Amino acid sequence: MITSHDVARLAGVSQPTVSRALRDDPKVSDATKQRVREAAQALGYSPSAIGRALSVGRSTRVGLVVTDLENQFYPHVIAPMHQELQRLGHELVLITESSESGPVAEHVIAHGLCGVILATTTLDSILPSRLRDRGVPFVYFNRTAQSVAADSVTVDPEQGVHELLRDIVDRGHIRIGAIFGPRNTSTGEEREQAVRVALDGHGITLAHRDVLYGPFDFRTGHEGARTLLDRTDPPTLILCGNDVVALGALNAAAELGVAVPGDISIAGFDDLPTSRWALIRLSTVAYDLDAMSREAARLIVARADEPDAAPTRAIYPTHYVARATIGRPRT
Amino acid sequence: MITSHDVARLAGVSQPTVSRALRDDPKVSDATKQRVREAAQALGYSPSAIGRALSVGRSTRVGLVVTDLENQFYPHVIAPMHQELQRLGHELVLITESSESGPVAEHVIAHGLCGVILATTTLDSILPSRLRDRGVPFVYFNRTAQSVAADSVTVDPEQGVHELLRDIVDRGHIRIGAIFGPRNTSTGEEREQAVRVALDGHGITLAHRDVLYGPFDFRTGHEGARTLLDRTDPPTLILCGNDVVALGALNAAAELGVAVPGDISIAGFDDLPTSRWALIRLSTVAYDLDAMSREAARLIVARADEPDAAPTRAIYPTHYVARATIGRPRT
DNA sequence: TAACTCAGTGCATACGCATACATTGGCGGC
DNA sequence: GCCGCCAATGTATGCGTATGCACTGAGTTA
Repeated sequence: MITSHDVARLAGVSQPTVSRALRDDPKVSDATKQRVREAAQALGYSPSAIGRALSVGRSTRVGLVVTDLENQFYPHVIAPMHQELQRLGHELVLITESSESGPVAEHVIAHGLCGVILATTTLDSILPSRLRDRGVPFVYFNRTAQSVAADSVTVDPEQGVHELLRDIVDRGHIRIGAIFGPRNTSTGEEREQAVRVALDGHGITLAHRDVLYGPFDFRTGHEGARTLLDRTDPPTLILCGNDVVALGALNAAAELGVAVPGDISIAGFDDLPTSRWALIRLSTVAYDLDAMSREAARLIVARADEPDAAPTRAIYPTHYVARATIGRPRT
Repeated sequence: MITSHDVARLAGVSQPTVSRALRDDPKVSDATKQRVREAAQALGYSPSAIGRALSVGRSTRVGLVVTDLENQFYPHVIAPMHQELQRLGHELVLITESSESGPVAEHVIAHGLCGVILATTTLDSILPSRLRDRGVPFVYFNRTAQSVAADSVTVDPEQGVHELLRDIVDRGHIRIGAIFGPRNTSTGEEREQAVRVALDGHGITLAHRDVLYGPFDFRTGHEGARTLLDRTDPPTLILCGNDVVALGALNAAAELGVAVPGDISIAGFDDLPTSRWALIRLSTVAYDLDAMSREAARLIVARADEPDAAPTRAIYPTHYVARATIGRPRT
C-alpha cells in the first residue's frame, strides 16, 4: 500500500506537508502543492480513509437504517440518497435493525459512522434516544418519532389526501374501506388522520369493520384486500396506506376475479414508478421522493459538521394523481 | 468515546489484554476474560472497527459494485447479500461505477474495503484487471469478464432455456422475436447462445430483424416491444433478456392494446417476485437468486482470508416456470 | 541594523487497536 | 534444590493521517 510517506519521499517534503497539500491547505505554497500532486499522481496514491477516520475521529460514512430491504419502496430511496452522498464525498452503508451485529447505536459507534438516516422509525422506538445519548447524529426520513428532536424530512399528506377524497366522493363512493399502515408509525398515523379529517368534511365516517392495519408491505395489502373482498358486502373502495400495500390489494383483486375499478376501486400513496405502469395505473398520492432522499443525505452530512445547530424540518407537499384504479361504485 | 484503555483501567489489566480477552484469545485466562467482559459491559464499550482496521490493515467492509440501483433486480440481490454479510460480521457498502469519487479500484483501496462483489461487469471491463493489479479481492456475481480469473457465482441458462423453448415450440410458435441483453455482458451472451442452440434443436432460426439488444432495464423491454409490435407482421412471441425487460415489454403491449398471450407471448428470465404477481404472471426461467447472493457474500469474505486459494466457480441451474404470458400463436 | 512578522515547512504526537517480544511466576523434573 | 518450561500478562511499537507547535528564512518596520 502506498502511503503519504511514500509521496513525501518522492516529492522531497515531509508527510504532514503531503497531507496538507492534498487537502488544499492554504498554508502550503502553490509550488509545493503542485510537486506533491505530481508525486501522488505518479505513485497512484489515494489517501487512506481509515487512517484519516482514526485521526480526525470521524469517518465519511453514513448509515441507512431500514428493516425490509426487499420492499419496493426502498430502491427509490437508496438510489438518490447514494448518489447525493457520493456527490458529497460520503459512502452509504446499509444497516438493518434486526442487526445480528448488536444494537444499532453500538454498531454505529463501533464503525465510526458520521451519522445515520432512520427510514423505519416507529413512534415508540428507543433508537433515537439511544443515538442522542451516544451523540450520534441522525435524521428522520419519511417517518419520525416524537421522543427526540432531530432533523427530519417528511411528507405532509393533507393536500394529496384532500384531492384524492374529493375525487372519490365526487364519483359517489360512500362505503369506503381502508388498509392503513402501522399505528405505531408517524406516516401510518398521519395518513389515517388526513383521511379521517377529509372524510369528515364530506360527512363520511369509516366503518370500524372496514378498517385494517398492517406493515407497509405487499402482504398487508394482499391479505387485507382478500379480507375485505370476501365480505358479502365489501366497501366500494379501498384506501391503502401506501403504494406497496395497494399493489398487494390490486393483485388480491386480480386473484379473486374482482374487476378494478369496475367492482372495487383502490387508492395508494407514494406514486412509485411501478404505479405508473400501464398494467397497474394506480391512482395515488404523489410527492417528490427523490428530492426528499437527497435532502436527507445533505442534512446528515451537514449535521455531522454542526452537531449543535437547530434541527431542520423539511416537509414535502403531496398531490393527487388520478389514474385507472378509481372509478364509480358499482350500482 | 470509550476505548480499550478505559476498559483496561476498570478491569485492572493492560490494554492489550482487553484486546485479547474480547476476541477470546486462548492466551488469556478465563478469570481475566470474565473480568474484562464485565468491565466492557459496564462501560458500554464496543471496539472501534476503525482502529482495528488500521491495525490489521483490513476492514470488514465489502463493496457491492452496481450501476443501476433503481433496477428492480437489485433489491433481491442486496437484501440476502446484506443479511449474509451481517451474519459474518461484515458490512455492505454500495458503490456505483459512475463513481464521482474516482475510479472504483482507487475507491476500494482508499476506503480499505476487504473486497468487492462485481454485479455489473461487462466482458470488456478493465475493472477486474485493475483490481487484480491492486491486489483487491473480488467476486464476479451473475456476470463475469473473461480477462481475469476470480471467484464467480453465475447462472447456467441452458436447462431453463431448453425447457422454455420446448414449451414455446410445442405451442406452435415459429416466428420468434427477442430482446436480448447487452452483447458485452456474459449473461447477455450466454442467454442468447442458449436460446440459439435450443432453437437450432427445433430447426428454428431467429430472423435478424426480429432480434434487438439493450441494457437489462425496463426501457429496453418497453421500447423494444413497441418496435417489434409496430411491425405489420410482428413475431408471435418475444423472448426477453431478463424479467425487467419482460416487464417493460408487457407494459408496452398493454399500452398498445395488444393482448398477452392472445396476440403476443412474452418470456422472461430471473423469476423476480414481481413476475409472480397475479397481475403479471410472467412465464420465465427461474433460479435461486437468494442463494446465489448469499454465496457471493460468503465467497468474498473467505477470499479476504485466503487471497491465494484457487478460485471457486459456483454455477446455479435454471428451470422453466410456465405462467400466463405464453400461449398459442394467433392463427 | 536589530527586532519583528509571517508564510512555509518539519517535528512530534495522537487516534484505537493488534501483535511481536519481554517479563513474571508457578510448577514439574531430575 | 536448581533449572527449565509454559501459561499469563505487560511493554513497546506500528498501522496512515491530521494537527499543534517549533522552527527557518525572507521581508518589513523603526
